[in-house]
Order: sequence, then C-alpha cells, then structure tokens
Amino acid sequence: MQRLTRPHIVAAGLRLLEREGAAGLSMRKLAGELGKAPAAVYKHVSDKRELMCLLFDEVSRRIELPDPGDDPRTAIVAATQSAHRVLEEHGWIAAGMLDGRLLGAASMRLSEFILDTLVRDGMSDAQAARVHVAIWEYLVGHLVAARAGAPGLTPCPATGADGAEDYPTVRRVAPLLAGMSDQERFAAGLRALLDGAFAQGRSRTEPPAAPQEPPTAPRQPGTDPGSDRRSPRA
Amino acid sequence: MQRLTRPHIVAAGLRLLEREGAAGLSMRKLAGELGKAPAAVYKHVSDKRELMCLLFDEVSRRIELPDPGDDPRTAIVAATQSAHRVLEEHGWIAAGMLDGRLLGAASMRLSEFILDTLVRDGMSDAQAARVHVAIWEYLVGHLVAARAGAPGLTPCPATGADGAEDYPTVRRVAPLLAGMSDQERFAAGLRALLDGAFAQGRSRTEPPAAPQEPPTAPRQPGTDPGSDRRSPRA
DNA sequence: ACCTGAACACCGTTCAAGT
DNA sequence: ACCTGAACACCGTTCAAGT
Repeated sequence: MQRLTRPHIVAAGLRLLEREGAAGLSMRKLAGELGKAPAAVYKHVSDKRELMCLLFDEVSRRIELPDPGDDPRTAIVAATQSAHRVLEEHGWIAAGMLDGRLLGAASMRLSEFILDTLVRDGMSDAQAARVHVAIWEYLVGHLVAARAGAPGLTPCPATGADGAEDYPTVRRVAPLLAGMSDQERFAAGLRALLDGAFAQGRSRTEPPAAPQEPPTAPRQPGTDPGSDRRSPRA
Repeated sequence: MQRLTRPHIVAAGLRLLEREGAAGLSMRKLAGELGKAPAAVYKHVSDKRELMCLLFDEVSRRIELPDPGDDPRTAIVAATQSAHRVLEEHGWIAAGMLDGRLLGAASMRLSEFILDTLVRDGMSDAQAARVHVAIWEYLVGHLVAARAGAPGLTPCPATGADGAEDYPTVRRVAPLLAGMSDQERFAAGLRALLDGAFAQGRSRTEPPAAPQEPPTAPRQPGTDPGSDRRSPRA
C-alpha cells in the first residue's frame, strides 16, 4: 500500500536485524517485512552491501563525541568507548564489517575526531594515521572477538583441543576473564594502546624500525614510509 | 573411487579456499572437488562450522613460536607477528572468525605461549589474561580491518560520505597510510599495546578504574573483577 | 559402513511483464 | 515510475534408499 522509500527500507532492516540477528536479514525477508516483492527493494537499493552500508551508517550516527578540551588521551578513549557501546549492541555489525566498505559518513566523524585530537596534540600526521588505524583495529577486533568467544576459553570441538592437559596456563588463567566486564576490558586495552602510542610518539618521529627487532621477522627493504613531516597547522 | 577421510576433506577445503576465496567454499563444491555427493561429506564432518574449525586448525599449526629466552615483549611480538603472517595469507579466516568457536588446539599453543611468557615475567594472572585477550583482539581486528580497507580511506558510497569537504584531517592524513606495509603497522601497534600494558602492570595490580575516567562512560557498580592474586608459580 | 538421489527450505539477483 | 511473477543459479542439511 505505502510507497517504498529508502528510510522505510533502512527502518525495516534494523527492525529485522534486531529481531532475528545478522543471519535473519535477507533481501527477501526485508521485502516481506515491507509487504512488497523481493525485486521491489532493488529499485531503491542497488545491493545487499549498499543496504548494509546504509544500516551501519544509521547506527554509527549514534556515536557521541566528547568535548575535545581535555587531555587528548581521555577524549579519544571517551569517543572510542562511545563507539564501542553503540556498535556492540548490534551484533550484525561485526559480521558486516568484513565484507568491507561498511565505513560511511558517520564513522568518518569518529576518524576525524581522533585524528584531529592527535594532530592538535602535536603528533605527526603519519604517526597519527598509524595510531588511529590501530585504535580502529582494536575496536573492530574487540567487537568480532566478543562475538566469537574469548581465545582459549571456548575451543572448537573435534580438533583435539580439549583445552585441558597441554595448556595449563590457559586453563588456569582463562576463568579469570569471566569476572570482567567487556566495557572495562576494552577500556583497559585501549588505554594501554594509547599510552604506548603516546610514549612512542614522544621518543621518536620515525616509524619503529631498529630498536628491539623481533628475531623471526624478516626485514623488508623497500618500504618507504612516505612523508612523515609535521602537519602545517599544528 | 577413493574412500573419503577427514584429511582428504581438509585438503580439498584448503585447495578450494585458496582457489576461490571465502565465498567459494561450499559443502556442495567441496563434495564436487572430491567427486562425491554433497551428503557424503556429512558422514565425516558434522557441520560446515566443524569443517571451518578443522581448516583453521590446520593453518594455525604453521604459527611459529620463538625461544622464550629473550625479553618477554620481544618474544610475544615475534609470536604474534608469526600468527599475523600465517593468518593474513588466508583471507577466509577473517570471515570465519566471527561465526565463532574457530579456536582450536593450534591457536591455544599461541595463547599458552603468550600467557606463560607474561606470567613468567611476573605479571598477575588476571592482568596477563587481560593483556593476552587485548593482543588477540588487536590481531583479529587487524586481519578483519585489512580485508575491509582502512577506516576513512574507503567510504561506502551512497551514504553521503564523499569523504572530502567535511573531514579535512581524514582527507589529509589518509593517504599517508598507503606508504606503510601492513606488517610494519601491525608490529608498531602491537608494540604500543604491549608497552602500555607493561607500564600498567608495573604501576598497579588492580584493573584500571579510578584514574582518568572518561566523561561519557557510566560507571558500572557490581562488576567484581575476581581474584587478582599472583600466580603461585611465578 | 559408506555413499547417492532427491528433496526441503532457503538465498541474492535479474528481467519481462503488468499498472 | 514503481512494482509483481517467475525464473536462474545457487546455498546447508536431511533422509530414505541403494551397495
């Protein structure tokens, strides 16, 4: 009866996702939810991936950015924690994350905030880029790993990993994770990452190369790290 | 002609994955690759997920652990870098990561190594658990995010995120990432994470709570972090 | 025991045809 | 313009029946 619009589609998609999870969203069910034929959706959205982008963007809009006045570390932790809280409510995001290109306008807001805060604090553009990506990767990893169960805690059956005798430390330590909230673990890891990054940024301008090179890692010769000059506006 | 065995199935699965990627592996194609009917596979493997576990375990076996003699940080970076190198060769692992329970015997080896190294260095069991999970999450995040494209670099079309005018810092800084190798970025982020974690471990035994609480984060009252005593063997 | 054929209940996507 | 019906080329999984 109603004419189909993109906002309708996005709303129905989120409803379906909330109700049935990542596996419950299909173009066919979405059309059904809207009382239309499957093919009708394709007049408004080119792809299932485009739909996922739209949905991710809608959710990302709810990420709150704090006042950047404080300590840069504090501001970045707060912004990233907000992103973590918003995104972890939607389990399907972790699943969508890896067919790629989910990033949209709303997630760019977070990136801009983090990068700007880092550079304003005096970090070089190149170092800020590195730190920002590391933060994003840690966030993504936390979201994905939280869905999958902590490592060592929940082994796959039928691979000969009963988890017990051969791995005593895993066995002793793994239960300790149960008593910690996800939020707290995330914040602690994030602060560690930032503390380390700020310490790195203070001691050297060049990307980490010579000091404490790990023994197994082969050195790659021709990887020019590019311009590592200070930003002109800092 | 040949009788079907689990090793045959695993080998064929890896072949298919290498040839066609994550989306190219289906139970039906796998059966076809082996010259059998789809249903035949289910006599040897209960599930597609069990198959994925078997495949992940096979690949994880190739992770190399260094001599734990050196500096704990160096040893952990080397082990995790080895895991990174092994796992990033197989793009399908990122995809498989999040229907969960992929962890098996081979990935437990890495967990045991990291936890053991941390505890042997004098870290409390609880702190070691936290740091280990953070490392794992960063590794997973890096694998997933590398598949998806760096944040801010490759926005989704059709969300109004052309990436240009509203996000000047992203625009200026994003290209700098292109000149850095994945390996180097990963190692840098990992070292930052570890540096921060070791610094945290040195300054306090309790999980991070009071100092520099971010403004947006609501405090959760009843989250008992559990026993944080030293390991008896350290 | 091990395997096949056939089916069940789904997918994303396309396209001629209708209104 | 917007939508429907029907189809194409797939999925994972099950199960009676064959050898």
